[in-house]
Amino acid sequence: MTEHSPEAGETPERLRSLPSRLLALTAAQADRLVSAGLAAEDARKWHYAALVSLDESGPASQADLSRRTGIYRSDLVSVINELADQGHVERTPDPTDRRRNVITLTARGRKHLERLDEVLAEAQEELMGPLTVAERALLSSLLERLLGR
Amino acid sequence: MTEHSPEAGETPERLRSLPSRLLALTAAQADRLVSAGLAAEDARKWHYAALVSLDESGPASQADLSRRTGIYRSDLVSVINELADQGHVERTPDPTDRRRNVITLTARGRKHLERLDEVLAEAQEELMGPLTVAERALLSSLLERLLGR
DNA sequence: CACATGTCAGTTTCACTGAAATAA
DNA sequence: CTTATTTCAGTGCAACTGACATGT
Repeated sequence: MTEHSPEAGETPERLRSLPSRLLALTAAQADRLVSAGLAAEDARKWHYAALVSLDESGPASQADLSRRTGIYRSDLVSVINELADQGHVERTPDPTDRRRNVITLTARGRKHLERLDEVLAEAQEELMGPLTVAERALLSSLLERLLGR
Repeated sequence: MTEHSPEAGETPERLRSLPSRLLALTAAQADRLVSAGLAAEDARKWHYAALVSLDESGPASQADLSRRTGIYRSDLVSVINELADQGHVERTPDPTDRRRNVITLTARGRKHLERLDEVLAEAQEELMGPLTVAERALLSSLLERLLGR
């Protein structure tokens, strides 16, 4: 959902208080913040996810990365293409299984990721700004419980 | 964001705890619940929004409805088409301004809306199930504050 | 004249599918 | 022969844009 006019007249009461709608609106706001931050660094969510996964779990095949990040194997191709073009990862054939590519984070990529971590932190800060630190933790735990964890 | 495998391997730590991501995931879950409920009644979010607006603020032109609900006025056309086909609203020319249609909720539409209200309530219940009543209120107020209200 | 309304046709974005080529 | 991996081409949907006819 997107709600084209930021302050659109008078939203009906029944919609205003709907939890599912509040979630949609806050998620949209979060997404704008994050996407804008990443875009300023020439990146998008999936690029960040792939880099993080490589950083945390080490080199991986594309299929592995797909499973770890939730990016479709088909869409991963272009994400890796772009990351490789930017010199952030290297795509080399796997000698032990010639179907596979091994995707490796480069030094440049690690540096880039550090920058993206900052950008992400700033976005979270901007998003959660209105809340105290305790409230932020509370919000996160409530959301996690909705997700059943 | 959609995250194709519900339990996809091991999501990187840095992603797991990201508030923006928690919001995206919970919002997606909320959306699935709501959309499924509405679909069972042959409706979608915009249909509900339009009906609610008509119920709360009375008959309106399409442009009015667009402003009230946030539906693009171009997309509203098909929403009203469908609601009219289903007999839930009536589209009549406005005698005082011949550019306009006046959209009116029918008795049938009001009945339908009551059913949708139930469906929505059930979806919210399912969504918020893991939380106590107090926690639900807390969550809503935290989200509202993120939205700056 | 500028502006509002309803409508339609079209683009864009993104999640998602299908299938082919290669290899295990 | 079945299955996994990479890749590409393409679908489906929802948000969004542009433009036009009509009317104020």
